[in-house]
Amino acid sequence: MNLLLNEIKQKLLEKGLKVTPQRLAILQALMTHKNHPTAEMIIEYIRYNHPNIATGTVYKILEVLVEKELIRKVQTEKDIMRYDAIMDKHHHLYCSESERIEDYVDSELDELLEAYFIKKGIPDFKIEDIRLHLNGKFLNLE
Amino acid sequence: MNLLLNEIKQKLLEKGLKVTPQRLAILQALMTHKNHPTAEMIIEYIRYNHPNIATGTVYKILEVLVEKELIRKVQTEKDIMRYDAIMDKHHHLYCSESERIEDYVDSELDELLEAYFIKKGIPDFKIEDIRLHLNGKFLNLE
DNA sequence: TTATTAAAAGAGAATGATTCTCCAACAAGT
DNA sequence: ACTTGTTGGAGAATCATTCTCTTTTAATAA
Repeated sequence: MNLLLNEIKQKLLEKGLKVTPQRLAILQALMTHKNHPTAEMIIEYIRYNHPNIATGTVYKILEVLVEKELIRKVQTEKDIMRYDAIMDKHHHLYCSESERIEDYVDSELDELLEAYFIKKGIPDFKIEDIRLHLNGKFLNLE
Repeated sequence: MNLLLNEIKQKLLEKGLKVTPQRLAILQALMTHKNHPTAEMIIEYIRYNHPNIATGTVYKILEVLVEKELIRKVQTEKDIMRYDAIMDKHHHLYCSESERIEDYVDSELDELLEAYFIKKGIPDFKIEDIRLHLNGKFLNLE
């Protein structure tokens, strides 16, 4: 049993979820592929080892994982949902020419923003979380 | 003919779009209601004066308006799209307990961010636009 | 003002991601 | 191993959105 799977098991148990092969596979797929995949992409990947997993099951599991805060939905302008297993604070780089979305981690920026809003504040709004959407072009090939 | 409608006509003509009652109604609805409505909400509102407008027409017009940059899609975690007619640079406040989304304009913040990224830069990424998603709770009633 | 024509709207079917239902299988504690 | 509530499978159902095809209309020119 590899280390990642044990880690995932642990996460599931901590949230009071039963450990099942399907859940392990989906979380493992999401933690391995950091490209913010769609449900479709996850299904395709998982079917290599789990040929019989039902699409409805995948959607249901993704929903549960989002609810339990083990993964996140990624906001896009498309009606196809994408998912993210990185739960540490980070922002996203959105390609304006493709569907590519990359993580952007910058604790200096986070501190800057936090300080800014502590000083400035927003009337009648209590900030819980700040996420930047940086739209632009990637200069390297994926 | 009221001022807003003339203004909207102008916008359409500038983009090379024919001026139709349906397009006027949709843009007028979006410019009047700044709540980032769904297509469904726009249809419901418009039908008061345009009982016969087809839903397909509304979707088609919204698509054209997005393409011509007269309106924007608002990113959410739902698979129901929402639209925004405010094209000036602004950010969004997302309510963590409801579907409410409010605009947040802050040119001081924009300058701060611009300066930060000019200084810092992101490897292999050319920023075109920076949008903040501020998640939290509204302390007033809508 | 009317004629012309490409663009746009209408109606309703089609699509496709996601959700739901209902039953069988299974994980986890006894 | 046994029991039970939870979870997965299969496929139908849903519903926002898109597509197709036809009719209407806005904008231009005669």
